[in-house]
Amino acid sequence: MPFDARSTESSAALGIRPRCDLCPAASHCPVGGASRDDLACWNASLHSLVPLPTAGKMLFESGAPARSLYIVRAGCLKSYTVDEEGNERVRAFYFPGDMIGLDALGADSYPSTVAAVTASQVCRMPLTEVRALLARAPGVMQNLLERISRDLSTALALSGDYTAEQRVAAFLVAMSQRVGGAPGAVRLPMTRRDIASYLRLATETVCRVLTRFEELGRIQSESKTVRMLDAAGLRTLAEPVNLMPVLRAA
Amino acid sequence: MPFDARSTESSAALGIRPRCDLCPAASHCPVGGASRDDLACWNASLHSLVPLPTAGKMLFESGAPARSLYIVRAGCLKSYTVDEEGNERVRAFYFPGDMIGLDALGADSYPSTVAAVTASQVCRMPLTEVRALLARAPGVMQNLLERISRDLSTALALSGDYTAEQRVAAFLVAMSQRVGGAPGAVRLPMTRRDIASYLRLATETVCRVLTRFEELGRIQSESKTVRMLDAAGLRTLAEPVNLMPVLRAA
DNA sequence: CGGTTCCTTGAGAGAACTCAACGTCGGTGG
DNA sequence: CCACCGACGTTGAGTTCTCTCAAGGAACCG
Repeated sequence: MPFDARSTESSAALGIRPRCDLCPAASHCPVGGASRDDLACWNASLHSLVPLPTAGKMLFESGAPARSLYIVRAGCLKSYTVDEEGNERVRAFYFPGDMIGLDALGADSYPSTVAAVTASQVCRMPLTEVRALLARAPGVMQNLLERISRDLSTALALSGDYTAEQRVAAFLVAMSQRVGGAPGAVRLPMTRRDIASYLRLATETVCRVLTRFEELGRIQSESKTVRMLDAAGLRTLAEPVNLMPVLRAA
Repeated sequence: MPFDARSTESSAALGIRPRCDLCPAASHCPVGGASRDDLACWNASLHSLVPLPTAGKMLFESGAPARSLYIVRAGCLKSYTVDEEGNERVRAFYFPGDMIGLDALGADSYPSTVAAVTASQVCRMPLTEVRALLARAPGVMQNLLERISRDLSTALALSGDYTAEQRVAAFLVAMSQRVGGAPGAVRLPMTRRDIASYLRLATETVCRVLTRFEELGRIQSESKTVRMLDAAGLRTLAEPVNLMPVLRAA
């Protein structure tokens, strides 16, 4: 049963316009880097705050009419498609500041399903307003284009024929840049299965590689948290993959 | 060097403003679907016609400052990156009507090198004018976004872990939709090596798959031309890949 | 007609997958 | 509070697909 964002808007914290100047994700958010005028535009266009209180909750389903663009405010989400055999294919992970639905800008329905990996909050902006905003605020458009370009680069990076070790190393490096927790430690909120699906590997292969990394003293794995003991070595391994180009603070 | 009647036009027309209403690629070109006003905008912005008279000729190199967007008028081009070992990785093929440089819209330098696969002609439009045009003509912007979205989908499609047969079948199907020559026949202007690089396979694997397809009566291969004897079967094989979504006439 | 480059086929090797079993974790209800 | 259940994580054994290495033939061009 598709989860309708609007249906929850009436409850509790919602209905309240999100205030960008109070957002916990401001440092990553496109709004953060916007000029004063652009910021005003964004703020006026942000329609509502959508809560996804539990893991697995869907934001929208593949094929649904594309009506909104979302920005992650807190939590972690994934987009995926499901083939006829029921296999999930994870296409992307989203973290605070990331935009969801960019690939629907040129289409009229979402090409993939998006669901929460952990409890999350996202800001919603109707596509009609996005389009209007693009015409008014060139800075916003530039930001959007940069984000799409980056998504494209990431997709191309993953399409390369790299070894399992290179892929996993690249993933760890990218995640540590993206959600850096304690120095040298990464928290991976998603399951091994999701990671494997994203990297186009078998779950077992991801496990084995992590084990091997640990045996070699490159990492120290403890369920969902990974300490990177040899960050330089991992970076060297990951280098050719070039997954998720360095994100700049807009 | 195979080239058509247009070659005369090219040598004569160098430096002449291209006339979109006379373009051989009009049916695929974004300009073709544009409104009368948008068309006027495009026409005014198109800066020059660039001829790439021989295969291998470079349009621009990876890392060069991104200054222009190009539209293919005739021929076939490829974009690729070169890793530190000197291996080429083909990222895309371009045919008449395709836009080159969309992934540079959000960057300041081209992320890949683009070179002619066969003798080609491309229309050039300075990025400064593109950006100005985007603000003026919403229809053009929508068209651009659609194209970027499609590129993204294609990249994501290729990143899946499909078998060699699925990849090759998907490629044949996509190419037949894209450059449909005689009914049921596809002309593949690029080398096997380029195809393999694009599909992330070894050259030999592409050859073997084509041979197997021929043994099974699915195709009839004759150097660069492939007759598709069992288009339905190929489509079924290719289906999960979903390479290059159906292109719509704008 | 000699020299590349491209295409094709064969044989062997290796990386990742599948199948299978077992340990672990977190939630739920008795 | 603890026992149970299901999902997740880890490890092992065998298989398979694709790659690498090698060589011969075909096409193209100077």
